[in-house]
Amino acid sequence: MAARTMAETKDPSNAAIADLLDELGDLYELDGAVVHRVLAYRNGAKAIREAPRSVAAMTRAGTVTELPGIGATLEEKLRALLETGTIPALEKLRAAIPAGLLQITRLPGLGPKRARKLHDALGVDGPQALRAAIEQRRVRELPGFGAKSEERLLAALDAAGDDLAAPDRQLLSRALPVGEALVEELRAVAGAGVDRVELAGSARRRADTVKDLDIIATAEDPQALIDALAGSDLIAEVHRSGTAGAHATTQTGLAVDLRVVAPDQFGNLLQHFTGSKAHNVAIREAAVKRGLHVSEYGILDDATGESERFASEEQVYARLGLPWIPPELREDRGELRLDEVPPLIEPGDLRGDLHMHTTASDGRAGVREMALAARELGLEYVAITDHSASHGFGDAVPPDRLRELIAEVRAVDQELDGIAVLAGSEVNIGVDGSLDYDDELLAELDWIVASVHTAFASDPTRRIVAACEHPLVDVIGHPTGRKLPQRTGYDLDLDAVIDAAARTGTFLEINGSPARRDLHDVHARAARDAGVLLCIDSDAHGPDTLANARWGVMTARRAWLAAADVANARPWAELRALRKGGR
DNA sequence: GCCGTTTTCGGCCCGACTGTTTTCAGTCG
Repeated sequence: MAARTMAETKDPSNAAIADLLDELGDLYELDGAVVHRVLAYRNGAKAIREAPRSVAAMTRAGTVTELPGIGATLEEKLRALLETGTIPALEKLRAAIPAGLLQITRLPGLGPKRARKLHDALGVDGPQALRAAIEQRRVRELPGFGAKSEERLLAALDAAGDDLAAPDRQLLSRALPVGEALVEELRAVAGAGVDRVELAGSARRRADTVKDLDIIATAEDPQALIDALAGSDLIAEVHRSGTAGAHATTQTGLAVDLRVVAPDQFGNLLQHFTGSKAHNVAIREAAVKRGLHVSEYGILDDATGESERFASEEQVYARLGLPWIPPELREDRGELRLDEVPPLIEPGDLRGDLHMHTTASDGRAGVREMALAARELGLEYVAITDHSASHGFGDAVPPDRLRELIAEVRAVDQELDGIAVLAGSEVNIGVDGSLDYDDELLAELDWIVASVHTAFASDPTRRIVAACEHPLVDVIGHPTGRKLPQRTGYDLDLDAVIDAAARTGTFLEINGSPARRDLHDVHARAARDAGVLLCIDSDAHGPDTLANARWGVMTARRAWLAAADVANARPWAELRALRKGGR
């Protein structure tokens, strides 16, 4: 790091590189490449997107082929990208294949092969050209297409609007309560002999965002369950239903897939529909080597020719020689090599919350109210950490005001039993890496969160590293600055941030605000592996959002963190002694 | 294009649905 400054060398982020490889895979697919080659690009993209450390740096160091799915060919393409700023094969394919072709593959029933056929035979290069070809009745003349294809494609084009955008994903915080409420309603169906109802899919894995809700159930009377779904106030529309399940849409616009299965294969179905796809593919590939074939219906053993069904997930994993794997870990990130599952943090492990706001800045409640609400949640300590400066959200807290606030916090702390109230601040990291208050005032605080809130483009890495090196900074707040689903975060060298945090004894935050969950899972895991302690905070702006810490716990579990990896899973007396300099 | 507790070559997860076909390729999850 010292040899080069961030301003000179702007490496593409892992996410940006992964996007390019995904695009390359899409274009190769449209170009007619064999499916395994396409998959190789997508696997490579996944490995890079989930790599905790800079893939650009790994490429320069010659270690990038250590990532699973990155071989000599992809390494060469990464080298080209770093040296020339682009990948020759990508440029060539972009020139040969119209961008609109990729768009129309988002229409249901139209994949890469058929899209390519439309292009080659009719010159279709996008949605408008497709519509024109259908209206001229030219599509039905192609082999493999017919009148029905035209009809469906036209309906899909009408429904899709202008841009044929990828389907929206909802924040977990929006999807999960609806999914859990639906599950509760279905479990309560009287007289239907409902045995089990479980939420599966990405919601069960507690992913950042969710595309649809998968619900798996067993019932003696499936129709009663399906009727209950159709009759729920949470459901806006049922599209399809039969004895095996139903497809519906919630009032909040989320697709629901209910599957009703026999009790003896509930475990197989639940495992299958919990995913992730990558986890399932990896399980099946490993199983094949042992002569086993896994599907959602059972596990077929080559040796006996028998297919076994399992009522529980535990049995499914046991048959494969694996411990039951918590859903949050099912992302094909090494969980299949576990002999036993590591302990994961639980929501009840959090003893304190070290990032929250009051009316002193942009919060909606006072110090006392926040402390009481936190005590109600069972917390032992909180830090009041109002924003230091005004930058569009609420009042600034100038030094004199901060002194008043500290006095108020001390008074509330004295007054209240059962919870310790600490004086803190969420201090802005300036463009030059400096903090908003002088050290003398900072030293009066019990807890200091340092965050970037402004000038995201101005070398955030250097500023955050400088904040880590400040002797009074305890934790870096929402380190990457991402906001789901739209903002990807600052252009940050996370290797440098994690190294600085590890070197200086600075904690890194997992911000529990559901649109942040920042650090996110892959990076939180890398930070832990580097010896950094994480803080899970609510960043609450009112009593009602103190519970947001739960989303942070979900991220921590997806990061394989135990309670021991989380600073505020400790009593305050223990944590305060762990801070740098032992203030 | 990747990869090796059978392999440096020949494999690479599984099943349902659809519309088009008279046995299946493509698409989807």
